Formats: sequence, structure tokens, C-alpha cells
Amino acid sequence: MSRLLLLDGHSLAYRAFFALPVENFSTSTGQSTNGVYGFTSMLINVLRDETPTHLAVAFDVSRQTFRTEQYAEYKAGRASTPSEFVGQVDLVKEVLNALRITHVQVDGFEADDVIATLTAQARSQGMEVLICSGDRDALQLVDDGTTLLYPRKGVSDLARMTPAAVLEKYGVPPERYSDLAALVGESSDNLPGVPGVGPKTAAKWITQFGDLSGIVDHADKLTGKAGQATRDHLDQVIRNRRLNQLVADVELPVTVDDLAVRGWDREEVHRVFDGLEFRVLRERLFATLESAEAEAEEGIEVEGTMLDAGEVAGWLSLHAGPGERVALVVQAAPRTPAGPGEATALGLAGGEHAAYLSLPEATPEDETALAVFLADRTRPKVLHEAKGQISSLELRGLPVEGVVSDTSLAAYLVRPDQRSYDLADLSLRYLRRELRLDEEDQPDGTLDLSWGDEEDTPADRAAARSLMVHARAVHDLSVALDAELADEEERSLLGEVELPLVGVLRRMEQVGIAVDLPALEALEREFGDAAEQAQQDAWEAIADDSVNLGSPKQLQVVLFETLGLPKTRRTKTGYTTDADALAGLYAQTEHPFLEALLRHRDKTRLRVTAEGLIRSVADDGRIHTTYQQTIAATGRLSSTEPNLQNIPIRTEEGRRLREMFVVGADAQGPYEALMSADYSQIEMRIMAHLSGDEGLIEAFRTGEDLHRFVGSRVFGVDPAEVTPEMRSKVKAMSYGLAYGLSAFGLSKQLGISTGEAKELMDEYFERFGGVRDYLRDVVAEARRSGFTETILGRRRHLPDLTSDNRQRREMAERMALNAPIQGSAADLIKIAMLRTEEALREAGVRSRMLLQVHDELVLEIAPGEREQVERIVREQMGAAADLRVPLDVSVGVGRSWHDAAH
DNA sequence: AGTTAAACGTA
DNA sequence: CGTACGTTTAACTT
Repeated sequence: MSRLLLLDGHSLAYRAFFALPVENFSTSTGQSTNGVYGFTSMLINVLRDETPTHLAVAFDVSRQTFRTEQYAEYKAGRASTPSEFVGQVDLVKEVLNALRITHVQVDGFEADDVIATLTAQARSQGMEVLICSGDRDALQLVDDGTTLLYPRKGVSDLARMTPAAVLEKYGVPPERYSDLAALVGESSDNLPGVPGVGPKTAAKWITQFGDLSGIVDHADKLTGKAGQATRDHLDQVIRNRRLNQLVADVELPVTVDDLAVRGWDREEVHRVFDGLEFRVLRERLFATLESAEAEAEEGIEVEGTMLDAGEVAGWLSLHAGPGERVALVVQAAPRTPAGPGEATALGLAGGEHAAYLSLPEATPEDETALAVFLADRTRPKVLHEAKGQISSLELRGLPVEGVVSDTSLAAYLVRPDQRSYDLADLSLRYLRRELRLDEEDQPDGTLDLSWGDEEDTPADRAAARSLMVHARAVHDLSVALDAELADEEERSLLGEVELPLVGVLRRMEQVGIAVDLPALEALEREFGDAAEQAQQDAWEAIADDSVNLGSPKQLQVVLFETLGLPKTRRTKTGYTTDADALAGLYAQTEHPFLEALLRHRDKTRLRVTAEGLIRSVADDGRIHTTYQQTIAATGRLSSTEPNLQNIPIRTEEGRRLREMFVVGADAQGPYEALMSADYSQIEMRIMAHLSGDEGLIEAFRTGEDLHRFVGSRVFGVDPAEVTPEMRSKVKAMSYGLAYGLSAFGLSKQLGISTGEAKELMDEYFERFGGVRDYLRDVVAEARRSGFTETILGRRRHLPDLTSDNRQRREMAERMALNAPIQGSAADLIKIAMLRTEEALREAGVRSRMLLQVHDELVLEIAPGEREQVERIVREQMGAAADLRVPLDVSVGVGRSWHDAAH
């Protein structure tokens, strides 16, 4: 049986371009290759999986086609082709030439028309046809012998669109798809659909009236708003239908018979792939095309063993000796409010072999052998997201030592502004290896496992395979990422800071912080009652109790239509109703509704915060937050479930929430107090250090109030004569500088004219020239090198510094200003946390660290240890780095977090 | 049901 | 038209 495979070269390369991060795919000469890489990868996969006898790739020639002649707006409004994509289509053609694969393009027609024509020819000869395209228009070609392979996501997941699949997904058979598309529209072609008509409605009508002409003929019978809209847009729908019809009789320079698969040009493939620096892909290509008998392989090949009772010690001694790096992947029970669940199973991978161990099935001897291995710091382990996994093991009485890498942390240090460090993503990016872990990708029948015995169910085997595949990926990734770390400084940042910090954070999470639950519940009710009262007052003020005060949309109606108040700043969807704007309106109008509304906002917010905290209290009466170590691009930690880094402090009422965090107890008895220790003005001190500005350094060395000192220089008066207004202006500016503040932003914040703000900034920079020079140089240096760096060598890449787009470039410039400062502060407190914990351990005290809030540490103090711990914390925080200015630490103690403030 | 935008809390 | 985050709610989408 002959089988023709047709690919849409442009659409697939374009899909690949967006699926793969461009910065990870470029040659040493700077040519981007993500599009051509992804296309080639897809090509290899379909060749392997579909074994076609005939093959061609179609391309568009230009945007000018018969469709643009008929409808000038066709495919208009598209973003211009990204510069990194330019040239990649030609590279795709080079690859095809080397593989002796025919490519076809015809002036005035799109790739899909070429595909439609070839499909018609092939079908008339009784051939089976496979189309691989990212363009949905090709769905109209699907029939019993024609299947569309449509990229679902990424470059390795293709949906197999048969007639049944089309019907299932769109509710219409393939020959009616174009009718549906004409109604719904196709945004990528700039063909607008009928407003209010989605695929569901369109499919319903098509079923009801047979096809589009049936709908047109019976347009008067279409019901509802959507029906009226369709009648109003009938011409447009008919035009859409004419444009989305593919042309199946294009005159082509080739016939189907010319497309028979030929041998390929080995020399040329080597030359082209060398130029593109595709090494892994070349191996895959050769493996796929050279062995005709090569069977389809699912994901990674893993040589592994499902360990049976009594086999653990043996495996470990063979594959996990001293110095032998072993990856661990833990499967655990669901997490609880108190933290991660207990470990249930384990995947291990050494250099060659992998193993799987189900903990409930392990014998006491097995567990002992495992425990010895895990606790042995001379046997190196690597994990992905180690913190949670180690906690799960420890819950099961299996402490872990000797962790030499965490692949999520390593990947974070390499590129700190990624959204996720998902293992499968990292595997694809750094190993160029697809981690196929979906259950559906591994139907039982294809599981051909060389390990395990008859008692293992298919589900056991699938779980085992998955853990071993994970472990193998973690092992190989840890090696690959070691090489990706920029320099010795970054390796030490991982080994000496981030990795040891995992343990500190883990213990802080596990300990949690005690909460006065009854008081918190009372407070929640109090805030709730106050919110209720505010709502009543607000409703009364406008004589309307139907308004949802929490709905910005409804508020806009009330404020700007019903009450006719002056319009505020624009947002995407209307006018802002944020607190600043409402306060401004209140100042102008003194309308009682505004006062009540603001009060309602405040109280509701407090109530909701209290509510969330109550929900988070675990059975031990404490709140166990989770610290995320790979989220903030600057190097800070973040806190989730719940976020304990944004508990209110600025207002009196907000601070009452801090009173709810109290000193608690442990198995040995109660603690004495909470202690809060924070760095004062850490960011300005780092600015002084990094800039070397003599004036600012002197400010910190004299011990004079910083803003008073700076104010006296800026305004040219004695420190004693600096008024509160002068001080607050200078304070706002000092802090703003580290964020890339503009004169405009400063004027807005201080409520002064832009001119006045400009003068203020000029005067500031005149007096503190070192700061001005530093801020200028830090951006220039980052533009040159492509990244910023903190005191400990933590890098943040900012490619947008050279963007043509002003908005993006200026955003990147502000990030470049801020990242070294915020990031260095993060470095310092991380060092302080490590040393503080170590010093507390050496001192043998019971007191312990509970929270980190960027520049503050909260500790729980055991009876009689207050002075000793204060000394330790002051010393370790103060000595975290040797800066050109002192690091000032202020400490407070009390029964609650609020009382410990100072 | 799942996503996005607005609002707002912290450093 | 100042950085870095996380959470909640309403509204939008299908």
C-alpha cells in the first residue's frame, strides 16, 4: 500500500519556533535554529512512526496569493515575522535537500493549496495520505484515507485527526469543517467570525440545516442573539467560506509519482547538520532512517530493575558506591496542611542502571540498607526539587545527606527567569530528550519490560517505569547542568548557598509558626462585621443595595454613570477603581459612598486574609508555609500556601493580624518569645557598597539618620533643619532609584510637578555622583555582557536591553538597575540564614528560625536563650558580607510577631 | 472548567 | 511612566 506524507513546512517550522525557547537553540555563529530544529525533529518522528512511501513538503511563496487579491485583509494584522525566525525557512529547505525530500511551492497559492492538490491526486490513485500541518484549514481534506497530524503542543505531540476525531472534536464531519470555520472565524487568517457564535453553536446549526448554504437559505430561522448576528454578518460568512476553501487543482511542477522516497545524501546531511550544530538530532536521524527494522521507541530507554524484597542492599552496593552519583525520585502520599506526604516509592538511577523500590513492600533489611545509603554523606545524591522529596523521606524515617545537586536549583541559577523548571521541560531543553510520561502514551500492550515478575501488575510496572525514567533524566540532567553553570562562582552559589539552604528552609517549613487560632477567628468575625457595616453604609449612600462592591465593572457604572464622578486613569477594560484613585475622588467630592467603599475594601481584605490564614492552620496549631527557591528572578525566596511574606504591617488594623502569630511550644515544652531581626536599609547599603559613592558611604558610617543626611546634602541645609517633607521626598527618591524611577514616576508619587521632580533628581545626582555613575554603568555593562550580577555572582540575563522595542528595552533597563541590588540583598540574607542556623546548632540551643521575609528573620526563642540567640543573630546577620558600609541589624522580642517588631 | 485582569498585601 | 512576589475575586471564555 502506497502512503503519501505531506508536510506544511512553513507552518510546522513556525509552530516549532514558538514551542522551543529560541535562546537555547543557536549555532556558535549566532544563527537561531529552534524552528529548523523543531521541524526536523517532527519530520524524523513522523518518518519513524508512519513509514511513508512517498513524501513532499509544501511551502508558501509569499503573502501575496489569490486570497489577498480578493480580500486585502487576509492574514493582515499578523505580527511581523520575528527576526530570529528569518532565514530558518531556508535552513529547513537545506535539510530537505540533503535528505532528498521534494519541496514544492507555487506562486500565488498557499502551501495548503499545494497539499490539497497532491492529496486529490494521490487519493484518485488509491493512495493513503497523511498531512502534517499546523493550519486547521487542512481539516477539510480529511476523509477515510486521509489523516491530518496536527501539532497539539510542543514538537512531539501530534493529534491524529481522522474523520471520527474531527467529528468528535468539532461536532461536524471534516467536509463540513470549512462551513464551521466560516461562521466561527479564523483569527490567524484575520477572518473574523460572527460575534457570539462559537464552535458549539455553529456545529448545532450545521447539523440542523445540513451545511452552510442550508444555513444561509434558512437564515431567518436562526434563533437568539447569535441568529441575528449571523444574519447581520452573512456576507462576511460567505466571504470567509470562499477564502478558506482550498484549491485542489493547482498546476504543479511535480506529480505524485515523483515523490517516492529516495535514498539520502549522507555527505550532505553531515555537512548541513554540522553547520546547524545538530548532534543529537543527527544521531536520531541516522537511528531512524538507517535501521528499517528500528521499532518505535517510547521515550527514554532505561535499563532498570524492579527491586524485590531483599534485593536493595545488593543493588546499592553494585550501583551506588562512594563517589558514585545516584539520582533519587520520590513518590509520596498527598501533601497535608503540615507539609508533604510520606514517601511511598523510590526511583534510583546511577550511571548505568536504574531501580525501583516500593517502600511498603521492602523488608526491614531493605529499609536499613536504604537508610544507611541515604544518610551516608560520602555517597552523592542528586534530586529534582529536593526539598519536598527529602521531607517525604524523612517523614518515613529516612533522613538524606550528601545531596550534591538539585536539578531545579541548578537550572534556576542558569536561567533564573523561567516560568517553571518542570523536569520534562528541562529534559527537552538540556538533554534534547523527550520525557514521555503520560499514561496514555504508554498503553499496557507496548510495555516491553525486561524486569519485574509476574506478580507486578501493568499499573505497578507503569509506575516503576515512570519513576526510573524520571530518575535517569535527573541523573543525566545534573551532569548537563553542571556544565551549564557559568563559572566557579555560580557553582559555589549552588553548592555553598542554594543547596545547603534547602535544609534550612525545609526545617523552617516543618516547624511552622504558632497561631492563636481562637483570637484569629474572633478577629475574622470582627473584620467581617465591619465589612458588612461598610457595605450597608455604601448601599445607603447610593440608595441601591444591588451593587456588588467587589465588582470593578459594577463600580464603574455607579461611580462614572450613576454618580457622574470624574473619570479616573484608564485600564484595559475601563477606568480604574483602585484605592489611590478612589481616595483622589474622595478628596475632590467627599462623597460618602467613596468613604464607605474604601472602608469596605479594607475590611474585606483583612477578613479574607484572616480567613486564608485560618484555613492554613495545621493540626499542630501552626502554619507551615512553603518557600519557593526558584521563582524570583532576582534570587529572593517566595512564600506560598499561605504567603507569609505579605502579612499586613502598615496600618494599625493590619498589624493586629501580626498579633495572631505567637510564640508556641514543642515536645520539650513551651518557648519564651518570638524574635524578629531585620536589616535596616539593606538595599541602600548595597547601593552604597556597589557604587562606592563617598557621600552615601559616609552617611552610613556616621550613624546619622540616612534620609536626614541625604536630605541635608540635597537641599543644602544642616541635618537638623531637614523638615519632614524634605525627608520624605528624599526617602522616596532613594528607594525609587533602585527601581529605575523616572522623574515622572517620582512626581506622581510625591504629588509634585515633573519639573520639580526633575530638579530634585538632578540635585541628588549632583551630590551623589557615585550613585549616578553606578546606575549608568550597571546598565551599560549589562547591555554589553547580556546579564547583571550580584555580590555572590548570581546572574540574570536581560536580552531585551538591546531590543528595538522601547517599552521592552526600558523595562529591561529598570530590571538591570534593580537586579544587582535586590539580588545582592537576597544573597546576604541567605548567607545569614545558613550561618545563623549553623551557629545555633553549634551553641546547642533549642531556639529556632521560623520565617524569612526578605530582610527579616523571625525566630522562636527557648526559655533563657534570649540574650545568647540575639548575640548570635546580630553577629551572623551583621557579618554576612564584608561591605564598605556596616550592616545594621535591629532586633526585637515579644510574645507575638507584632510585639517583636521594633 | 479553566483562564485573565484588577486589586492589594509585603520587601 | 519603579523592582520583586502571591492570593483572591469577578469576569470572561467555552
